[in-house]
Amino acid sequence: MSNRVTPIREGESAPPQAACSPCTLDKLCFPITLPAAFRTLFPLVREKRIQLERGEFLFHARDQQAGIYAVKAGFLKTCLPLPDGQSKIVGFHAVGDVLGFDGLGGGFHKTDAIALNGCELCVIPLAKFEKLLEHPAESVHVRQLLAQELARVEAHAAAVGTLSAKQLVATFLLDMSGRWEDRGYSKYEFVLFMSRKEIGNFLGLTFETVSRILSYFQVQKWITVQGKNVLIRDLSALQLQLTRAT
Amino acid sequence: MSNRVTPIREGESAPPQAACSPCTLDKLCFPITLPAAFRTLFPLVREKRIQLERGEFLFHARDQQAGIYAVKAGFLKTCLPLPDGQSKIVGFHAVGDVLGFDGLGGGFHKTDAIALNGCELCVIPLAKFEKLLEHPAESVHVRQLLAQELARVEAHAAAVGTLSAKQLVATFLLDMSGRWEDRGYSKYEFVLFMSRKEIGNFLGLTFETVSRILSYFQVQKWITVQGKNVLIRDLSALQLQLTRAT
DNA sequence: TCACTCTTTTGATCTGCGTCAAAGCCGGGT
DNA sequence: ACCCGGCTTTGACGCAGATCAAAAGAGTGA
Repeated sequence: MSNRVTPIREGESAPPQAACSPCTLDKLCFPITLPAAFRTLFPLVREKRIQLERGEFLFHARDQQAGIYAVKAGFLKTCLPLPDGQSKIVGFHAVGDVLGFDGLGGGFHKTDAIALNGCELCVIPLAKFEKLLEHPAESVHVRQLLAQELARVEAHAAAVGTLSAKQLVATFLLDMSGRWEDRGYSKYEFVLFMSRKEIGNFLGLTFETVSRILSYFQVQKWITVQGKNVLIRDLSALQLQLTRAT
Repeated sequence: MSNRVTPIREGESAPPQAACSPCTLDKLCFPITLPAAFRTLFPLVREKRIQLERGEFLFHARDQQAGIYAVKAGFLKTCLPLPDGQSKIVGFHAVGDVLGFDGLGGGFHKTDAIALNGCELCVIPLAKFEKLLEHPAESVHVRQLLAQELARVEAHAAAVGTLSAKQLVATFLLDMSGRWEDRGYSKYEFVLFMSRKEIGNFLGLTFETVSRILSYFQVQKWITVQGKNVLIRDLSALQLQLTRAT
């Protein structure tokens, strides 16, 4: 599934007059308080759309960075290749997330980005991105996104190195819940687009352990799981897991 | 040791005519190819020095961010507070490293920064830092530093969630070795400024395990350890550990 | 619709590392 | 110089989670 070559099919270029403003992701992609004068640049920015099917690569590790990508629909994972040939999932990305920053230090990507289902992405070609950054508000915004991503990964590294398996899975569910809530969906009911194996890879656990713990949470009546569908029945019980010991 | 309050003693302000150029850290702190026109700003930037003793805080988590710091001498750790009251080391920082970026997303620090021995740091107050960023070359450089830090933390998260204890300790030693080599010191002989407990905290292991594995490496004649002094006797044996299974 | 494959669940067993314990070491303060 | 508290080493033991195994879903293509 994940060693397929990338036949990127580009969607039709967005007509220049179609600004990002009508897009519901506007506030996620760019600072809200952008001066009106600068908005004229917007139509030039979102140049192309990319569509990906499940398993296709948005970019490969060691690829020359071609641009910055905003997820318009779908769900992706980014994977860091390891010295032993394995590969480790370092992040999942949903609607409104921005991908490709891992190329900014050095010009080439350090991770693979792979679609977990049908995806549509806005592309900001690197040259346009750099032009954007000439505006201080954009520059600050991008620095903030980078710093927030850094904080997210630090928190994840801390969790993986400290928490028990049950705590990790609880953290994972709460994180997913929060992400969907941020996007205006229910924080109690959502779909896991990744497999148990991918959850395990991300958390540093085996897929058997992930499966067992999801079953355990279900027996405790804290959640209901049916395949990739999750219903959270007792959010605070999950949160309590993080404070208490195993 | 680590709950002392910070009595920051500021060194004398650098005289304005003293630019950063004579400083050997110049190339680490700022891009080498900075236009001459911009160099006039330099004397304004490095405004103060801070000196810290072992155990003192450079900044606390949740502190308002006051500036960006460059390590001129000494060794620090950054620690992320965890929900259960514990705290997790997310990085070690040596001469030439830049600290404080964790405040850029949101304006307040997410980590504690604590000196592991006597430290001297250059301070770039936040206002000056933002002035610096108006220059595109600086802005690009800071983005690169952020992206590189992001890559470092992602690699660490991947390692902590994947590797065995022996592989983690080997990785840690190789990482330290590489850092000292980058700074012009021997990659074979160096001092660990942190305790076994701190190494364990950083790697997600107990200090007993760290101690046992260092002893094991010594029995294999791959290293010699005497307290905090390390001599690497077989670098490639350590590197081999990372490829092979445990 | 049926085969085929991949994913998921659940059980049984094994083991690396954590936990508990005790003794030696080192550094810093008086 | 001495004492004291924290750091380090090493041993014995137990457990959380990995590994091995097998069978039951779930998704896909012909």
